[in-house]
Amino acid sequence: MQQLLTHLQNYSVLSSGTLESLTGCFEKVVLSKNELLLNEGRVCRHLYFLEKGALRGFYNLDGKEITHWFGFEKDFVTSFHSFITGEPAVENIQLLEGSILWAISKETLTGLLNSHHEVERLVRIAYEKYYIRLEERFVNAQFKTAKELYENLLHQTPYILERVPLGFIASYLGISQETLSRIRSKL
Amino acid sequence: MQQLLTHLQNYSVLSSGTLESLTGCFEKVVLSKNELLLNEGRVCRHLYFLEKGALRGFYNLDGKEITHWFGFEKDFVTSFHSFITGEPAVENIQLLEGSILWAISKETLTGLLNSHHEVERLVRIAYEKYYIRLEERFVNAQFKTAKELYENLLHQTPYILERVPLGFIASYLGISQETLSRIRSKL
DNA sequence: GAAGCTTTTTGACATATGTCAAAAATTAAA
DNA sequence: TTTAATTTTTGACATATGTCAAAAAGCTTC
Repeated sequence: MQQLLTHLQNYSVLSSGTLESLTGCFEKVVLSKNELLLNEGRVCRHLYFLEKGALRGFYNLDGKEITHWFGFEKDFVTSFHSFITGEPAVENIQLLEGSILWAISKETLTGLLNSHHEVERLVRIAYEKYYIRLEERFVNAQFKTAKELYENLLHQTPYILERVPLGFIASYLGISQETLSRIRSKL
Repeated sequence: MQQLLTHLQNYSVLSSGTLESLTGCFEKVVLSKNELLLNEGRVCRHLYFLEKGALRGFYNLDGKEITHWFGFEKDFVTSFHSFITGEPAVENIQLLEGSILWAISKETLTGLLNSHHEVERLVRIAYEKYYIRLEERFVNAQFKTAKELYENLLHQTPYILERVPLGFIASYLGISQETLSRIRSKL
């Protein structure tokens, strides 16, 4: 919990009153490896802060699982599309390791956003950061070769390679597992 | 201007006081076809609302121009990365048609965000929508074939095909112009 | 440590898409 | 209109990456 409160203050300044309000709004969630935090078809009604552990978001395409994002320590995770629109999720969220999360429901968050301008600001700034991060990933994914994508991963987020099976990483990069394996063997 | 104010109220409810404050904060900008709204290397200090016209964001990669987004009526446009971080832009923004825009500077916007919770909310909600839109485009771009991408464009945003040269659309879809041309001839 | 899973690597081959260059077609200018 | 410039299409060919199947390597667990 303390880790979450500390992390939030990286986004913007929070008064002690706001911090106090926040404290009561999150619930601890502990899950073990391979469990699903979210099933496709269900509406995702919570936003999670990942204190410890790792997870992945994936969906099914022509019978294949496509992993399109990972979450690690200090990430906010949810099925954003479902959480924001209230529509059923098209993706699943699965634990890659035993993890500790802090959950806040959409209703609780909405209440905080209404009552605390500071929370509204924090969330706005968080979205800014998540937006430009996604934009960068998008541009890379679309215009770089498989080898370049792997090298970027190796330099920018090497911990992914250490904590996630290769098959998941391949689809995260948008390439086949065999291609990824071959790229690795030639470096 | 009226169009902008009306559009803003699609995101969230605004009091008449807030609307009044907003009115004085935007400046009208009129540009003609092919002009640059932003040059790469410059810091983008404004957010623009596109009232009428069309434009594209592009950057240079190995001597080639990569168009990675388009803006049309009622879009908010800027180099988000540069605008948010204050770093020099890696992209250019060019007018595809003569256009009318409304500009707000980052300082002015920051002032509004601080003084009006309603504006903070509006921007937070705008980011939510832009975020999930980008996420959807990302997933499509990475896991669909060139033909599927073109068909999506044809169904979801046919106006792009009518208003933008094919070469720009090809790089927007992440495929070569020749491939796009061939796909078109076979439908 | 042997047996049984799961994950990763290799091999052979298919194919979608890219590249380069030239020809058509379209649009703008004179 | 005629000419020039730009945009789009076609053709021939190269190549990166995908697919399917099997072998190898790495982990569990009994």
